[in-house]
Amino acid sequence: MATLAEVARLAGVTAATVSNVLRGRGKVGEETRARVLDTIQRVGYRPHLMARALAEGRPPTIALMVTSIANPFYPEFALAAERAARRQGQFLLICNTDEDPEIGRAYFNQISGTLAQGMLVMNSRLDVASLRGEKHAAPVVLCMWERPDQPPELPCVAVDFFAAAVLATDHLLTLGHRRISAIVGSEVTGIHAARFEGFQAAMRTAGVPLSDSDVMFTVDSIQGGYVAAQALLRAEPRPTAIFATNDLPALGAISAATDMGLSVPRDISIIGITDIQLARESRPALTSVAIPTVAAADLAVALLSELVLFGDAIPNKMRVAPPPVLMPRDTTGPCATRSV
Amino acid sequence: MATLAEVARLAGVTAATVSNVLRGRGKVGEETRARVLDTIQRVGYRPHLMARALAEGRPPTIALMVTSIANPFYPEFALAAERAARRQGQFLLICNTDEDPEIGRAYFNQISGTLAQGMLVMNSRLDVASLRGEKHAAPVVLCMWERPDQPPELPCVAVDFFAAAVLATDHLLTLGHRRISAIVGSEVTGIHAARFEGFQAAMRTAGVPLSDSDVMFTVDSIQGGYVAAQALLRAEPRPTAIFATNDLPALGAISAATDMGLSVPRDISIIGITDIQLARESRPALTSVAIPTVAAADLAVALLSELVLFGDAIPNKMRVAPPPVLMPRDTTGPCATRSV
DNA sequence: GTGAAAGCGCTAACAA
DNA sequence: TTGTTAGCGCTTTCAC
Repeated sequence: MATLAEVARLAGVTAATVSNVLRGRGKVGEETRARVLDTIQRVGYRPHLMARALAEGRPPTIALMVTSIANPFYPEFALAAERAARRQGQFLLICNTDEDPEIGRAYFNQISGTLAQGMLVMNSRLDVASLRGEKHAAPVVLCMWERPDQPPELPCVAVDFFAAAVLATDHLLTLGHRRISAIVGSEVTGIHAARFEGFQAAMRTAGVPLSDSDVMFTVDSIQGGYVAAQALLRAEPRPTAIFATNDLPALGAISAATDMGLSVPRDISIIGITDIQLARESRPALTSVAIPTVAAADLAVALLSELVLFGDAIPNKMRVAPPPVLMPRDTTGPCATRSV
Repeated sequence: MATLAEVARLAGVTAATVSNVLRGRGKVGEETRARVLDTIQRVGYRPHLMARALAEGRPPTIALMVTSIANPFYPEFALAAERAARRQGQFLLICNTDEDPEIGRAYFNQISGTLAQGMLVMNSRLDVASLRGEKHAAPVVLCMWERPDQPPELPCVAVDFFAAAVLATDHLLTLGHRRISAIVGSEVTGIHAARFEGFQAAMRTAGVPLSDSDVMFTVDSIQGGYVAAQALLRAEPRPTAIFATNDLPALGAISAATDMGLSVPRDISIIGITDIQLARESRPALTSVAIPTVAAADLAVALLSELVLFGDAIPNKMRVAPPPVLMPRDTTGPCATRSV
């Protein structure tokens, strides 16, 4: 592969000049520039990104750390992050921690600052806990922080999941539902805590009582939602609506209801949060509260860049993504039993 | 951040020695090694991967080029590829081409050989066409090549999709189905051609006639399958089974059938190919032919490494992944009308 | 405008 | 066993 030096030699100039031409820095004579450009074309020169990174003291890469890129929501975020990175001439490294904090740390130690100029970390309690207090070689941005009102110690992009849950719950309440059960896709104090609190708050505000048996904590998956919904739907009297803290459990709840011979939304309304692609595409299309995934990714990449350029000195280390938006679809409808 | 030189100075040795300690090369005195190790610990030294890459002439990264990481199958492959890469101390770069060949080329030109030591390219006609005949700076491996019997001009990992389709079709035939329609998730000569041929071959072998109206070509998505199935199911007499070249259209077909008041699998059996996570998790669980995703990813990463190390000289540039496996689940059952 | 020179942090012969 | 010496390919002052 042709190098800068070669191009310089062939063009009868010095490496510095070629470099200047390449990046439009410094003054270069029109004729010289043309000759250099021509030579570059001719030999098919391409700058060596690693060498450039070494010289510039900063790699053209940012890393995205997730538990598993195969988890349904992450690819959508990753896609948006990659596009945002690409727009700035950066490349995206994917780091799957496989739920193993050791792997997360290893990734961090290896690439932070040496292969990636910064790290985007998906908001998982594990990661946050292990990152907090660490002295970092390169900036970190927590993505999808769930509480804009409670900034973490690390830079972050916050999405108001509390508001999302309120939006979802109010939608159900507006439709006349009063017996509303909830499926929470994490343990009590887990990552969906803000959403659960939003649900509780909305119910409280509406003056609708809520008992412990109306809530199931489970894993954030279709299966988890399926099982939880089965339990919830066996209650007497049966709930007329189910609020799920995420789309996957909501999707599972639909299956559970259908399998029990219930019609969605006639017998039971179901709503989720996030609005993943699958929510839109599956039948019946899931009513959900859309999280601004793309905007959050953009903000995250931008914030990371700022941190890289200006260091920890920047004033506001939390960016708040646009508010969630209700996406009414086919799984929610007016409460039937109400008119009874 | 501490550098090798600093560590060397503090440990009272030279950089070469520290380097040797770090990589277990050369002979280093026990005492010296201990002192160096200690210093490394003390100052929290971490090797600079970019610098190392420059010196070694090869970056510790491989790139995965896909049209969009958010396409349901890719994340599963990407996860497997990342794990395989990680096992060899490599990092995975994600490149979304967004279906745009220009972006694909740009990625290629920029990072091939300079930021990534090799490229994994998902088998899309576009990419293959544009890569063929190019002089490459770094090795390329085509992933998920669909015809083990027709090796491409580039190194590749092949998965026998023809066999997968035969497996799926035979499953339907064995269940007694004769009126079988097909949903092909690509244009006629597209990426699913081998699967469609497998379907045709199996039908022919079984002596079951097939007319043009029994086949719909559509896009590889739930929606695509939904629409195609609607058309197919309106035929008289109605098919008793649908073969889809991919899981997503198969999932869409289930919804279409259900929406038309048909019961799956009582009224209509549906089978897909790939066995994506969603196929297992959605209800009813989709019968599918599992593609060896993990094995293919492992083979791809291994082949790429070989190409990087030994160049184009290696004898066999095609690796064939293990055969597909039928995964009978809840969407296929015996043909009811047969006993009529 | 263009060139010379000094690195960026690390590896890899080859000496000692 | 350890040190010396060259780079890897590029950027970036600072002279000319």
